[in-house]
Amino acid sequence: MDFNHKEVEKRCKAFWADNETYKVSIDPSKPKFYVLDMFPYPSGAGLHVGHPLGYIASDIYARYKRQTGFNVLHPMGYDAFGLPAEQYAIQTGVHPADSTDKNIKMYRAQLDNIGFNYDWDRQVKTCDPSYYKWTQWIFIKLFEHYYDTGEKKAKPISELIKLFGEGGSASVKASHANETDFSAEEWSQMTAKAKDEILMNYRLAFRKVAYVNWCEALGTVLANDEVKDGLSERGGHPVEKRPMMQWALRITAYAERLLEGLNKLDWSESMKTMQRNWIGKSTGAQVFFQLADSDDKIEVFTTRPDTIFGVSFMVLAPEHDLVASICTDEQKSAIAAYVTEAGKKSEIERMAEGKTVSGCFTGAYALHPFTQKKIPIYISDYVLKDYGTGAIMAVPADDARDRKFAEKFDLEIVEIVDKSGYPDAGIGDKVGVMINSDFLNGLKVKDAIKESAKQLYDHGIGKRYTNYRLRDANFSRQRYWGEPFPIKIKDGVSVAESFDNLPVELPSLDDFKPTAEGKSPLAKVTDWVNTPDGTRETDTMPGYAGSSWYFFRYMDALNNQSFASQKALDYWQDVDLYIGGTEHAVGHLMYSRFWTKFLFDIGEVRVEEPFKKLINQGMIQGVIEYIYLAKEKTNGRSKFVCSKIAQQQGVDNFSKLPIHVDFVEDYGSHNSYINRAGIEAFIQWRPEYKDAIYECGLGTYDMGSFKSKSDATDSMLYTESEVGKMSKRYFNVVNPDTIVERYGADCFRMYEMFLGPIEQSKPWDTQGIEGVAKFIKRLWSLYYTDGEWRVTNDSPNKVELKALHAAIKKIRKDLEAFSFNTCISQFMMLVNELKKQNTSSEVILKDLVRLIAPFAPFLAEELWSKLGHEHSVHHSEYPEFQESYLVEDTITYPICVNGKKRSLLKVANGLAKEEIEKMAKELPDLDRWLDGKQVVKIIVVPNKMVNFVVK
RNA sequence: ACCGAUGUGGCGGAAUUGGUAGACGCGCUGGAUUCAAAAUCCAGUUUCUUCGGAAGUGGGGGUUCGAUUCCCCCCAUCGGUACCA
Repeated sequence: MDFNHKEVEKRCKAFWADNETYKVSIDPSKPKFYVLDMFPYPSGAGLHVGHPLGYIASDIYARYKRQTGFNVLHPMGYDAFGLPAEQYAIQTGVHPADSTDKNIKMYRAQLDNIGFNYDWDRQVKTCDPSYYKWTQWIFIKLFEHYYDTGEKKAKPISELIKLFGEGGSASVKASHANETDFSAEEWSQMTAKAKDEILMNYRLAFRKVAYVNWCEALGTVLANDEVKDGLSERGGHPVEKRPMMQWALRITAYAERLLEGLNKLDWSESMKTMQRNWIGKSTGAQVFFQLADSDDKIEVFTTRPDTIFGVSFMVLAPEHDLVASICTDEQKSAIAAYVTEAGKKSEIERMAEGKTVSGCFTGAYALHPFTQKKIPIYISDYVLKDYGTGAIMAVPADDARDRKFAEKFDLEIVEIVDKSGYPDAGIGDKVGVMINSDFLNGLKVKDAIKESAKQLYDHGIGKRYTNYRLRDANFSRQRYWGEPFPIKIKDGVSVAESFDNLPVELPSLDDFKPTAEGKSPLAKVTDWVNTPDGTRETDTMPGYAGSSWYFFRYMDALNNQSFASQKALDYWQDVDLYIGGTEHAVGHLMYSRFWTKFLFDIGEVRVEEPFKKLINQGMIQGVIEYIYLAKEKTNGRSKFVCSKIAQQQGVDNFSKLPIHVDFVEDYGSHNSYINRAGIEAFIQWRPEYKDAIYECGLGTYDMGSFKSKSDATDSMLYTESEVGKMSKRYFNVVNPDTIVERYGADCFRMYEMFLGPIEQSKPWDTQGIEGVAKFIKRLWSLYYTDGEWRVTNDSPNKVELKALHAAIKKIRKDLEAFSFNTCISQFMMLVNELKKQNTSSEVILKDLVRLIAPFAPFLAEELWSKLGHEHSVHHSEYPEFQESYLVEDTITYPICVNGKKRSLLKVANGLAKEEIEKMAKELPDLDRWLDGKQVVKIIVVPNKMVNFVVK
């Protein structure tokens, strides 16, 4: 009997379903282990072979952990709200719920095909009201809490109100925006609306003005990646920044804890560094600059208060609140023009244009806090509104960007640091001695930073301050397909829905276009918006709302009394292993950590960090094949040429057209080409090019016939190969279903792992799978030969035992290190050795089945049952290795001369260093390397090598 | 521009603490088997070579008896940059 993967897969799937093999429940008798995959968004394109890479790795690990005695939670679900479904709805009228459901069904079928061990009873969907009920519930909790900076935790707003009533704003230490001081009495006399506005500055979920990408022509707000060079990607219409009142989450309150929490996590250092840099803690000083002709002050944050005497101008972000009011009449039109231009640029563009400086003078002046000198105030897009205070004191002498700006606008540059003692130091380096700086003169930079901060405080000009780059999270989207906010606005006051009224369900809709004013389509559902106790918020929550806490829901996914029971939270605690891509480095992973800390503060979860260990899987890329199309037509006809011809004639004269990889011979290689059949397939696919000319070195294909230049019979039109994204737009998508159909799920799984380290990106090559397919056949042939079961109860020999136990040792070790590719190599070596030994011993073959079960679950299950077992192999024990089988009798040392291998020496294991040295000296093949040389030293590294150092 | 990662044969990759560079595969070449093909099996496969060797892990420099591994500089590619998910 040959291995028939289709039959075996069918049989195993039924067996697993009947026996609920992967169902998991709380079991205090076993240690828990929670393996989580990143939440997939079910896109209409379905899965390609790159998506399951991380899922296969986590599946293997989860199975391995189960076999080593853990109670393993391994769930899956869908991050089902999102822009693509809404965009599709606008285009086609298909309700996002319907298209999402359809996509989920397709995903599920594809996932099932690969044989994952998910407990599907725990599936969650973020767009399901029974799920988003709890997303809304958490939002209300955020809304009803503030962050106490004294106790360093979230506390109920009711306590804040009490404190305000007793001692006014001064009695409160809390994260907040907009400093407003008031007494207890003033508080008691405020209107409800005024109180609400004050409280908004403290709530962890709050409303504030934020900027959106507004596209007038499309009448809609655009996502950042829908905007290219200040124009909409669709249609190329102008886009501008527009202020809008929106919800935000005060993640900045947690900045310090998010930073500290990283130290305890088993994440890669690079991932932690990215999060640290994103949080961007810097210590320095807050300084106030009085305006020359007004009572207003400009607040700046600087890490270099020591350079205060070098300040010769100030720069505000174009969006800064003061720009409009301070700007003089003469400058109004210039400023307005500059603000408009800056509004068209994205932050990346602003920063990427580091080399070209732009800006505009406001006409206003500030007073230097120490010298009272008038200093001009500019605006420039290199200052960002949301970073720091949106304003800087410019020190052209010791800041590269400020210097460029000063040079361009011919502003004064006051040298304030003498770096002559540090010839290697550049601009901005914190070394040197202060000059031209009044009371700081003669101090070293480090001391000057301290002294200046002290003086600023003593003079009431500023104070020590810690700034974070992290910004509060914008939590509003002007979209339909997202969680509705459980908020009503009555008389200008935001009121949370009572918990009994949750979920606030999305009303049905059939026109998904936004309103003319840029509001969410929900604004059109007037009978939903207008209620007796206020108007509903019509924005919806962003994609990351549902994904910021889903890992807790899996612990008790069907609970309708709470988001998860106390019992489940006590038992499962947190995620032990999370596998996902680095693209989530600072988004999802930061928000999830923030929500978890908040839920911890209010006593809802047991842990402060959600993900103990994190592994980042790389991407599987595709091969993109291009053909060259001449930009100029030949006699009115399109002309394609061979890549070699294009290079000769200059590639600028051609445009590159991605072509379906199936048409290309030897695709992915330097010599990929399309032959006549390929050209004809291409024409069938793109009929608009049926009249085109296809020229290559061998001849020309023209209107159905090939005119050869020599005696060639077929066209060989070279294409250009590139490694890149696997995507519909490049016509290079490989569907896992196709591979599973042909080779089987076990083969597909093992090949994905065999491709390379899980953390690295690598290109997909379908051809390479043959090696794994052969391996599986060879493995199967150890159990069946010509349809005959050949496992016997013969005793294994020494070589077999050594091969097996070496493999067990290596595979266990590599699994713990998430080095799946080397596990597969080890399996291959083991099977090669067992084939050579013609092994039939059950002792060996039984362990091999259990060893490979996590990798090839179908094949293993089948063989396990054939070996006479009733219960699933996936609940069997993982094999242990015995060191005694692995002891080597002899060791072969490489003998090197000056680090180059010149000979080999086989000696008994455990031989003393001196003996090895002595034997090495006597090796005849070393003579030619040692003759006439002086041996300076002989280095013997036990079990490794011997090196002769000669002169 | 900034932050992070990666770079080793024709290709994917291996080398656990600084110790035999190229394990395990793909592909290719030759052979066996076959009417033939597929499949299978065996052998070879970094490059150059005067066949003695020499060079070689993106490029340049350094530390070391010894560097893919550690340090400095540079280049290229990929991910992220706050409304794609």
